[in-house]
Amino acid sequence: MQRLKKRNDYVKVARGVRTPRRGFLLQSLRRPDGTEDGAGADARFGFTVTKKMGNAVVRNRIRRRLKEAVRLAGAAVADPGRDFVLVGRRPALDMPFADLVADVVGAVRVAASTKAGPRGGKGALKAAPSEEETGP
RNA sequence: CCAGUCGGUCGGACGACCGCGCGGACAGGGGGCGAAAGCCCGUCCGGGAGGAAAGUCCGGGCUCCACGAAAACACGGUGCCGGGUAACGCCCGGCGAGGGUGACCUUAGGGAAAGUGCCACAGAGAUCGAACCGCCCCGGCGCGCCGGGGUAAGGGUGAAAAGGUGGUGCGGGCGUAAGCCCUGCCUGUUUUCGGGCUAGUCGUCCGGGUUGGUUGCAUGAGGCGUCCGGCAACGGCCGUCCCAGAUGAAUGGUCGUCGGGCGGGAAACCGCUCACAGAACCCGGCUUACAGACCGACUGGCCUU
Repeated sequence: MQRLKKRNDYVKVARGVRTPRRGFLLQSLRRPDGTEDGAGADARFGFTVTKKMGNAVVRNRIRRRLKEAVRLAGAAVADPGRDFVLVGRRPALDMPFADLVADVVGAVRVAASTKAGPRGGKGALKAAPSEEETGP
């Protein structure tokens, strides 16, 4: 899993598709083709947990659970050409982990299928019904 | 046995699977790149949050920046005596003052015959020279009051109530510096702001702007143990150990068993729940937050022998 590390990347992704779920808000944006950022062919993920969520211990735990859910399930189903940012919300602290994983998988797929880029002619355009691409 | 005081320690344990970042090893031997040095992946091993990592309130060091030297003044801090320490506003031991039956606890304690101030409410009275009620004495009368003098035992108000010195005369003085003040002592600055180095890019005659990378960086006033000195804080000798180093930021995620607490139950057991809180240059303190557990010394009370 590649991480987003530049503030600039986060600002860009914040303008993308927004998919709310119980434990987080997913923001996602297709990277422009042919740029230097597109060198790595993997989807990239970033995590944001604001101070409103709690103290440092609470924020660490929310971020680490989201990160683990992405590592276990989300990264495999994500469109390689997109960047994702998960904004943590309070239920991510103690909701069942299986539910959190399911939400991550669902949100990542929805984000890839809705509002496809105007020139993004990849096969992910309408990949919602089929799910056989989850090979680890 | 109950209640309490002081000091100290710990602050969930074990296991399974899947991960993250750091350090080391990989000789002839794995995969990729490269002409090579080497780099990346991989395999194995080691270690990977706290007692407060917190607040950023003091004291220092590293680094960086600035800076001729000395003195004086200003601002700020600090203040009984002695000791400890690299140093401190910290710690220890005394004295004084206050509190507790006691073990013990608290402590803001330099200087008031330099100057200046000392509020509001209540109260008779609050730094001035003070008598409201009460009590005592004297005088008056229309016999219960009025006037004068004395008295600080009592009442009442308030956060706080002093009025004393053997007597007399004369002269002077006493409270408060958790008010200003006076006086002794201390005092370059920065430490996440930015700087150095380097690369890309934009622009100019020069100065520059912008976006990245990199650097400080982990052996220290260090931990643990025996012994010795000291009432103690602490110091000394010897032995032994190496104990996090990230930079959108690793130190984890999930599950199981046990353990603690609460509730239900006669019990087996069932349900819920597990404190405060996350390193960011590093040390020494202080302060604040904190479920619970354990150890030691001591005090008061009760019961039994």
